[in-house]
Amino acid sequence: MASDDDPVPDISGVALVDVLRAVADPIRLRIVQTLADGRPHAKCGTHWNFGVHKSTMTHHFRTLREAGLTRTTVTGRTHTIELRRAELETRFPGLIDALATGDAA
Amino acid sequence: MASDDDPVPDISGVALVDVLRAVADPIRLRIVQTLADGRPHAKCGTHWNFGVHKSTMTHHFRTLREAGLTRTTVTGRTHTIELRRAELETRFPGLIDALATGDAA
DNA sequence: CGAACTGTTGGATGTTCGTCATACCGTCAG
DNA sequence: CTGACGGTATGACGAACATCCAACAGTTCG
Repeated sequence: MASDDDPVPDISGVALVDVLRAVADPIRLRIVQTLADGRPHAKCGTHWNFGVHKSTMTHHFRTLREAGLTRTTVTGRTHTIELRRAELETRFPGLIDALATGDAA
Repeated sequence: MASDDDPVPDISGVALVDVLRAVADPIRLRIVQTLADGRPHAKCGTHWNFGVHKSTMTHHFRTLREAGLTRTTVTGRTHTIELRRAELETRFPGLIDALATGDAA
C-alpha cells in the first residue's frame, strides 16, 4: 500500500531563504516547475531527462524535500514526488506561481 | 552630477535561476526586501546592519547587479542602489512581490 | 530462491561561494 | 595639498555544494 515516508519539515518552520536556495539550481527549478501542475510524479519518469547520475537525482529530490517543497510517497518500489502546493501558497503567497511561470531561458 | 555606472545585463537575457541564486542568500534577500519599496537607497545607509565587512557588502551588491536585480547610480562619492522593479515584473511576474511579502523567519 | 528494478547511502572530488583583510582609488572638506 | 570618507579590487581560506561511482537495500516476479 502507499505509505507516507521521508519526513518533511513543518511548513511554518520553513524560511523563505531556504526555499530559494533549494530552487536556485537549474535541475531543481525544473523539477519544481514540472511538479507545479499539482499532480504527483514518479521519480523514475522520463520527465527528468537531465544528464545526471541516479544518485544526483536522489540528492536533488532530498534537497527539495528537506527544504519543505515536496512530499514523497513510497509505493512498493516506486517513489512518487509531489509539490506541497497548498501549504507553500499559504506560507509564501504567489511564490510557486512566479516560479512556474518563469521562462527557462 | 549623477551618472549611471556599473553595467547591468539586459533583462531579457536574465535567467530565472540566476535571479533565484542571487536571492538565495540571507543578506541579499533582505537587501532586495528593503529595496522592494521602490525607492533608491544609499549603500552606506544604516539600513544594512548585517555584521559583515565592507567588502562583503560590495560583493553582495555586485552579485545582485550582475544578476540583473538592481541598478547602481554614482553621485559623487556615494553610491545609490535601486531595484529594477518594473523590468523584473515584466520578465518574472509576481516574483518580487512574493519575495517582498516573504516572512523573514 | 535469485535476478531485475528502483532507488538510497557513503565516500571522493572539483568547484563555487561567503567572508575577511589589506591595499587601492575617486571625492569632498579644511 | 592633505586627510577623511565611501567604495572597489584582489587574494586567501574554509564551508557548502553538485556530481560521480560503487555498494547496498527493499520490492516484484519468474
